[in-house]
Amino acid sequence: MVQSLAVFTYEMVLTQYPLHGDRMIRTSVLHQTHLLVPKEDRLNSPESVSFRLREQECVSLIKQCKNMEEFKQTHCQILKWGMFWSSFCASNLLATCALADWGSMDYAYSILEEIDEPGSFQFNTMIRGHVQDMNPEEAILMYNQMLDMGTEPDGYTYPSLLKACARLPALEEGMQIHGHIFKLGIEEDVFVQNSLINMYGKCKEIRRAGAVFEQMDQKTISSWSALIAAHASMGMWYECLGLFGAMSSERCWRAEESILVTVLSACTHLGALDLGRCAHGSLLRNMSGLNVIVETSLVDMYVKCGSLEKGLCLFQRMANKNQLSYTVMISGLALHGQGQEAIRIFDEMLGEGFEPDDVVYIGVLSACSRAGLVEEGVQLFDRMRLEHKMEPRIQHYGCLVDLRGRAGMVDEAFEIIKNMPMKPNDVLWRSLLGACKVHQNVQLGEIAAKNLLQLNLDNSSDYIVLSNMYAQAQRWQDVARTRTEMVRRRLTQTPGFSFVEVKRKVYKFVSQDMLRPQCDSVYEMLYQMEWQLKFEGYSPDTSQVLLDVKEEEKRERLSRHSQKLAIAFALIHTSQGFPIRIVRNTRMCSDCHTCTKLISMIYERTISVRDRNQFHHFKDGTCSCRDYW
DNA sequence: CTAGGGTTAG
Repeated sequence: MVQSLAVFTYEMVLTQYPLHGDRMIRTSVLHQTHLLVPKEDRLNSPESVSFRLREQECVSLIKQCKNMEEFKQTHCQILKWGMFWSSFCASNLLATCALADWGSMDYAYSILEEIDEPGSFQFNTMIRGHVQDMNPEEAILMYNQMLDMGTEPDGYTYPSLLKACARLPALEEGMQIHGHIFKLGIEEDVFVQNSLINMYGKCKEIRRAGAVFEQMDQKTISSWSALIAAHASMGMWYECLGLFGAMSSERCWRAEESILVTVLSACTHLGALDLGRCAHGSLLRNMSGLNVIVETSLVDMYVKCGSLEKGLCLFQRMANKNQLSYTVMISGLALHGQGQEAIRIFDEMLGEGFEPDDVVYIGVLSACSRAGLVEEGVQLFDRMRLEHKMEPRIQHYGCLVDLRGRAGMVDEAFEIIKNMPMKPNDVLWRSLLGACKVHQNVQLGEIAAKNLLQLNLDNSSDYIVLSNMYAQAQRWQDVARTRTEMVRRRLTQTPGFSFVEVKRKVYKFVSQDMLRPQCDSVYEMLYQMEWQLKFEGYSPDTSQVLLDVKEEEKRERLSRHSQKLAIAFALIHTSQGFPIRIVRNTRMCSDCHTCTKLISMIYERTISVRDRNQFHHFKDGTCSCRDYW
């Protein structure tokens, strides 16, 4: 049968019926098949064994198609045989056309129109095809059409439909659909529930996602995956790790790559090195090989959690590196102030034939500025413009200003700001102000501060830097004026918090936090620390406290800054000589910086603190940032 | 009779 019909090709139909577009052509063929296969025969045949065999033959022909041409020929053959009236064959045609990567939704649509009574399967397939085609709106419209035609959706309809809502994202539609799911009574379907979690997660509705999750009787690995990914996308890293812990303890789930990478990312953000190491180990045990993405995120994790050596080691052993791997490594070295090494890796990257992009340049330039490599930084900046023909962005000028400013060339830094082609933003003025404070150029500092405060960002730390600069210059009236202005603007510091990892658990400390279960011992420790600090000649810098309260309360508030709480906690719960790693959400105040330097000496600990810009490695009473941050 | 959910890095 196949041989005898193979001569009837799509092309022949085309020449026979030179009409416009696929749909017209097929309709014509359809009329022909009407003539070829009498209606009675169509109705009776499904019972026969030979009909089933022919169905099977058609499906295997459809499955063999590798491209649209072959598919169209098969389509024609099926029409010619009269087998299109078998809903099994038609459905397979539709599904293949809608879902294969060479398929076409337009063509699938016309097949759908020729099916007499499309059921839920046909619509489900169309919806899924549209989602695969990155056409979420079309998918939702298809669902509407399905309802209009009175076809009842089933459990297979919703996973892809909800995926469409997640893509857009379309919360309103998603919630309506959730309603439909209840009406149909399929809210217990695991696939539907997982899709709902994902949809709510993508719509940033964590609470609703959690609610669906809570109500599930039988959770699957995908339920956890969807919920963890939802929290990760919101930057709720702490909650991510909590969920991962809950998942691991609830049942012995097989570790999965996607979840582990998300967890790894959470570790990176929280500075949870030990937990990150566990995820690394789990990946090695469960995966046959690690791909570039996983390896790059591992490097990123180690570096950003403070273990630069391990990150470098992994990086050097990577068999395949891409541009992003280099970017991660170079920015990581910048974070740790390793300018020379960053430049070396950058050269290596160019040697491997990777084109540098603007982000790599930000990395390598900031590495130069942190390490005080003025000459090299300027060279790189020119190289970016001249050799790689890239237009520097404001971030690159920021690096340049920082580069000169840190090195004490504040006037040159100011010149750069004045001459650059775009309007300076807060970052640049803040960089200049910081440089002026460190190098005690009050005059220029005032100019920078004036410009900075004009932007009305109400950033309290800007006022503090300015007021400290006045204090250094003994201009007390200006100090008072700045303070008054702060009070007038009702500025409060953004709530600071610090993470510290102890025995593979991450603890979060919020400034002034007194409600933790470990509270008593922490405050006992703080008291001891203060006592020892005094011996080393420390006196609290209460100018860091913005509130209008008595001196005594200022001291007390200062001692309860989150970083000090975290250090105290870590000192209690880790053994002598064990390094302490802290991650904070804000930059630390100068009092915390001074204290931490002293503590590193008194307690003989290395303490590394990652703030939002860089690493501070405290050791023997000094800090790697050379007191500039 | 066919089919469905989570996919990460600067």
